[in-house]
Amino acid sequence: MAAKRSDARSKQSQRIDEPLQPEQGPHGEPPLSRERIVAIAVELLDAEGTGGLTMRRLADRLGSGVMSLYWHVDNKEDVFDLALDSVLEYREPPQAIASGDWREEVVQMLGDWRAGMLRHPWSASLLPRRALGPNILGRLELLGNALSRAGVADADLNVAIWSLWNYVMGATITRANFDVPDHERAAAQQRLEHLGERYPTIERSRLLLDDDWDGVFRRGLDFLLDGLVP
Amino acid sequence: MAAKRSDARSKQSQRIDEPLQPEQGPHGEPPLSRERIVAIAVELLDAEGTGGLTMRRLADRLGSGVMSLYWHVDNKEDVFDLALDSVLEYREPPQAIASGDWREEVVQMLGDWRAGMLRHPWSASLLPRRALGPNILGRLELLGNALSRAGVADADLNVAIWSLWNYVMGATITRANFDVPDHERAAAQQRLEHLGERYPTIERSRLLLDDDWDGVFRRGLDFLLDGLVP
DNA sequence: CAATTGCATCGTACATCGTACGAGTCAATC
DNA sequence: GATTGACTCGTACGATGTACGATGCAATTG
Repeated sequence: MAAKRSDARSKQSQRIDEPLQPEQGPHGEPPLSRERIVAIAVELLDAEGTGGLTMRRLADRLGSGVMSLYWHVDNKEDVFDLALDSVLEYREPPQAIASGDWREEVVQMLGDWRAGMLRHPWSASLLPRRALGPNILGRLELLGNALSRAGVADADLNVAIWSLWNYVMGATITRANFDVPDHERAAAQQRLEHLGERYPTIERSRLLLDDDWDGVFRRGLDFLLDGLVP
Repeated sequence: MAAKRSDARSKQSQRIDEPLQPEQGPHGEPPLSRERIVAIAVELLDAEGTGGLTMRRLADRLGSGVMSLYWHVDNKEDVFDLALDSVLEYREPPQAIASGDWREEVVQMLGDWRAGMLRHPWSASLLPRRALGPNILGRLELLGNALSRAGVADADLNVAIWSLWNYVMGATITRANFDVPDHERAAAQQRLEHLGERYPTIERSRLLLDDDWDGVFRRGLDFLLDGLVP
C-alpha cells in the first residue's frame, strides 16, 4: 500500500534524450512549488472542507511523496495559513469606487468579502484565528476611510469598524456552516412542525424557514449602517 | 503503556465485605454517566481547547477505559455537541426582566450570552456548525419577542434577529480567538509600529491597539439597535 | 437455587493522521 | 573527480477515533 503513488515519479530514468513529458501535461509535471501546493490545498479544501485536507492526500494529488511537501512548507498549520491568504486577496473593483457614495462603496466591499469567503466556505471559520494579513488590513482601511468620510467621529471609528467586521464574520460563518446537507433537510423541516407552541415569535418571523441569505445579509447591513450613520 | 490507568479499576476484587470506597470519594467513584462525561469534557475543553479533548484523556480523567465511554456516547462529535449544549444553558436572570425596557432586556441577554461563551472560548467556534438546540432557540425567542415589543415590524423581525445573532457571533468568535498568547504580543506590537504609512485610518482609529473588548461590544450593539429601532 | 437476560466495562486491534529522521538523487561548482 | 546544496522520499513512531468481542455483574425468571 506504500507503492500507490510511486509510479508518478519517473522523471528521466530511461530516456535521457527526451527530458520532457514525464506525466501528461505539455510541459511535464511542474516541480512542486509552494504555489502549486497551496493551489491544490485550496482545491482540496473547497471539495471536502477542513477535514479533507491531509498531507498524504495533498501529496497524492501533487504526484509526490508526502515528506517532500515539508521542504516547501513548515507544517500543516502553514498550509492552512497560506491557503487562507491566497483566497483572501482583494482585487479592487477597477472602476468607480471613488464615486463618493460611501455607502455603496461599503456595501459593495463587504458583499464582495462575504461572497469571496463563501466561495471557499472553510475560510470563514479559519479567518478569525489567524493574524491579520495585508489583504485584510487593506479592506479594513478602506472601510474606515469610507466611514470617516460618511461622518463617523474618530472616537467611534474603532467601534464602527469592529461592528461591521463582527457582522460580516458572523453572517458568513453562520451561512457557511448552516448549509444543510439535503438529507437532513427533511428531518429539520419536520422538527419545525410544532415549533410554534414553544417559540411563537420565531415561527411568526419565519426565522428558520426563510433561506434568502443574501437578502437578509444585505438588509441587516443596511440596518447596521443606519445605526452607525444616522 | 496499556497498564497506565488499570489500577483505578478495582471495585471489590479482594474484599467482598467492603463493597464501597473503591477510589477516594466518600461514596466511591461515581459510575460513569453521560453527565459526568460531559462535565469532564467541558473541563478538558476549558483547559486546553478543542485540541485537548481526546477520548483517551477523557477516559483517563474519569478513571475508566476508553471504550466504556462509547456506551454512553455515540462518538466524539456527540461529546462536542453535549458539551456545547451544557455550556449554553440559559438560566434566566431571576428578577426584573419584565421591566418592560426591551432594550435593557436585549442588551443584558446578549451580553450574558457572549460572556457565557467567552467563559468557554471553544464554544464560540463550535456553535455555528451545530443544530439549534432548545437553549439557543429559547434565547432567540426571547430576542424576537423583545424586538417585536419594541416596534420592529413582523416583516423585519427575521432580519433583525439574524443581525443580532451575526453581531454577537462575530464579536464572540473574534474575541475568543484573538487572545494573543502574550509571547506574540511584542512581535504584534512591533509590526504595528510603521503601520500608519499604509493604513492611516486604521492607525487613527487605534483599531488594533484598543483592547476594551467589552466596551466595544456594548457600544457597537447600541449602534445596531439604533438602526433596528429608530 | 440455577439459568438467562441486559446493562455496563474494557483490552485489543486497526486504519489514519502529522511529522522526525536520514538516506537518496541530481545539477552546479570547484 | 569531489564537493556542495537544493530537493525528494521511504520508513518509522506516536497519537488518534473507534469496531469488535470478551467479560463482569444485577435483576429477573424458571
